[in-house]
Amino acid sequence: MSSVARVILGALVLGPKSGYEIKQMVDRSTRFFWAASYGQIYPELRRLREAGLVEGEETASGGRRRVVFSITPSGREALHSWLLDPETGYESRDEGLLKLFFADALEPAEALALVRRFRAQRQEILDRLRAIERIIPKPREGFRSIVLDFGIGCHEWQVAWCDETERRLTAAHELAEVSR
Amino acid sequence: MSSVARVILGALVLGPKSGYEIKQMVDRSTRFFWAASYGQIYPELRRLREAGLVEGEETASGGRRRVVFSITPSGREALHSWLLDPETGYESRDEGLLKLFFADALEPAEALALVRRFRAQRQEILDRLRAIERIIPKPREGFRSIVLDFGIGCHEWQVAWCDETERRLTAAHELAEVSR
DNA sequence: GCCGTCATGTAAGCGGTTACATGATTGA
DNA sequence: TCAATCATGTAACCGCTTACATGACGGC
Repeated sequence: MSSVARVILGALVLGPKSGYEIKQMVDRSTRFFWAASYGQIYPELRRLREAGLVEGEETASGGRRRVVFSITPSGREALHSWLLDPETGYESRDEGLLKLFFADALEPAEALALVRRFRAQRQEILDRLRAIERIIPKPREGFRSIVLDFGIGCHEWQVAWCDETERRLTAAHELAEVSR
Repeated sequence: MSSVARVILGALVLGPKSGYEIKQMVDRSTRFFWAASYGQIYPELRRLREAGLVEGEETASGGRRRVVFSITPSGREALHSWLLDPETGYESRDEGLLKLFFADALEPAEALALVRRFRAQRQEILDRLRAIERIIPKPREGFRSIVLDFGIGCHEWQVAWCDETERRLTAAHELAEVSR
């Protein structure tokens, strides 16, 4: 099962959706740890339909055609067996960390600016996650809220780490200034 | 400048290396936030050489040929301008989080197992990062140690979050058992 | 009338992985 | 002598992004 298929089946288990709606949901939620584009979603939806994992119902409202997909029992089964499969990938491509890793090649002031930009990036994501949290009705339950909680907490930790690192770097920098 | 080029130039600024050695260094360090394969490194090394960003010296020791690359002044410049460029990407593809996100489709006991596997995965990375930390001589300085510190701290936070989440889930589960 | 959103798709191209091919050297 | 490691590369393939194409509907 392809990676898009997982996202699609996962989205459909929460209720029937069109390809467009799936993309919207992904952009509002899983995008933070798993993105998907139209170029993946539509062809995969077709393949999943042919494989019998989803069903599509043409619901043209007026002249506008629209296909709403539902997950089938075998689709649920496929999702379930993926969820239980212990083999789980984890790869990150974090350009901010890569820059930080090579920051010894910079002047202290430039490196400090790098840390600040890194912080700003995490803060921005944190803000967006908090905005999502605000629109979720209480009481918050279920794993979607749990994952949101993870995202918020993890990014809070990262912002705090940046602050601490910045503090240490400025202290070291000032020390060097004085001894000059 | 391609993403592999950044890794290569960053590796070479720490000292001349062969393609093989670059790959080794990547696998031991940046792999955690930026991987690179031979299929990327060798062709890119050639392009960088043609562009004048690196220099290659044939140092055949015995019958074994070996090309050691060094970064040139224009290579340093390119690396520097990339480091200062505020445009910095950040994307993660975390299958563990994706599974957790859809875990409402599982039985409570299955979901709990999922959280435990998620924890184990983070713990494994944490162990590997700590192993790296142990072999780094003290005093630890420079941004490579700072980034390692980030990785360790971030994964510690994640493991702790898993423990807390597991605790909450078992508590809720037991409550449901009792009320049955 | 036009802009924004809803809605469905396709094609080109890129970045990256995987598998394979080759061969020398070292040490058990 | 045989396995592991050193060392350099290539070719096929795959997943994904980007850009593009099309067109209906609703509101200003």
